[in-house]
Amino acid sequence: MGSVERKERERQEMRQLILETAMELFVEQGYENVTIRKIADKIEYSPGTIYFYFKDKDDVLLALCSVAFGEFFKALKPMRDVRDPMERLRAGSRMYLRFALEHQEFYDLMFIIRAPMRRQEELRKEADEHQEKWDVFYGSFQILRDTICDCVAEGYFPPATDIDAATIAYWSFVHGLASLRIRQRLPMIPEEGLEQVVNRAIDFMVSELSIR
Amino acid sequence: MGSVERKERERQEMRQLILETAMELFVEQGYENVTIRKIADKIEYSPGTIYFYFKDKDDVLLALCSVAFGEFFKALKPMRDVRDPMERLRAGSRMYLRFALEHQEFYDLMFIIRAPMRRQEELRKEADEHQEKWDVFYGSFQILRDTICDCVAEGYFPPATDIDAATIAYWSFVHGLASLRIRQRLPMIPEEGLEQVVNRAIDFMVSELSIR
DNA sequence: CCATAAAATTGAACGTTGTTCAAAAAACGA
DNA sequence: TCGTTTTTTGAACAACGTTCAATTTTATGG
Repeated sequence: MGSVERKERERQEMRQLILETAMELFVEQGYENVTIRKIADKIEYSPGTIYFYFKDKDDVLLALCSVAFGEFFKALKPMRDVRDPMERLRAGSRMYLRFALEHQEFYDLMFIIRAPMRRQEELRKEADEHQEKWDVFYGSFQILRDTICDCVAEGYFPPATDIDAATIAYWSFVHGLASLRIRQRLPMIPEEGLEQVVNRAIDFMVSELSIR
Repeated sequence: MGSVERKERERQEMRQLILETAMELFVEQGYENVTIRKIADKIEYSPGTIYFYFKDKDDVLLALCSVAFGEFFKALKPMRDVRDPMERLRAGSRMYLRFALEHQEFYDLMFIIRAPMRRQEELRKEADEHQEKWDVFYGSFQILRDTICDCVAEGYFPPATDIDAATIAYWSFVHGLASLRIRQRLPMIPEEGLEQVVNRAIDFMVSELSIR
């Protein structure tokens, strides 16, 4: 009988149910209010059951992180339609910032909070197979890297540019903007002028980085 | 009698004792292990006493944050000795990164964690006097802003540069680098090559930003 | 010096949290 | 149907931030 496959499928469905429920709590109540007990309550199981499907809370958060990266990738994809790579960089930055602000909880999970990476570190040690799951991570990184490549190809950056260094540099810039905004570390700019200053910061970067 | 001043002094000394103890725990055990109870244990008082001197845990963390900003400022000050503003930017970035990596817990507190800003927000509403305390924050920001100004003055950036936007742009870049490293969000770079890539990212920024 | 008022400290208690685990229940295979 | 395995339960544990009535310590004025 194929009941072993069905068992596996049911197991995955239960994992899925837990994750979806956790995600709902996440979106409507924020990271700090996502609790094993609340998840259990919402799916009408007891707290202990969660631990039959996930090793611990970090494990749940890591799984949520994968989902978030999927959304992130979808939000960034449209930037590839912009022909000019420098304009693509500008457009991509805006999309990145919009996503980060509109999905702060996802952004927290993906780039700020410790928890998911703790679990990820463990998994990297014990299972090579798990690496592929992080394609969602590398995928978004690759879009940016390709853009930087094109910038070199079209003469915006010098031919000798270190692609990886430049990619990380630009990504750091955008992530810095996003995380400083989300964590309210730009108190010198009044809230109402913030969006404009952020946009001007992007414009500064784009125009000053390219060879004039 | 001047016993009212002495009372006030003793109160400040107790606050100081709590903060110093919290800072020790912070440095040796990390943020997540700093606990009201552990602080109380270490100074041999009961947990409730902390609440006589601080409103809540966020209040303790905000006070620690001020201390951390003091250290941060001290670590950045030497950059002002570098004449050429573009080289100053490069040197400052290196100092920033070094501080962030060597004092990750401080960096968390100052720029990443939510807690201290929650409290700061409250205080901003009820007491204007409190603002000055954030000079430590603005002080470090000012060093960077001055450098950007000098970059414009010496022709590295165009005269029409929006100083605030440029300052925030560069700060975002450096903070992005620091926080991605600290929170281990650069998995595509193996640990042993990380420092070099980070340095190359700084070099890329500095050299590509300046008018050639 | 002593009684009274004020300030400081205590520690038990409350409601959380993540996590464990023996026991119970449900599903399964023969 | 019966024994085995898988799944679920919910009480229990330790730790957390926080509160607060009760207590101890300190200061004050007659």
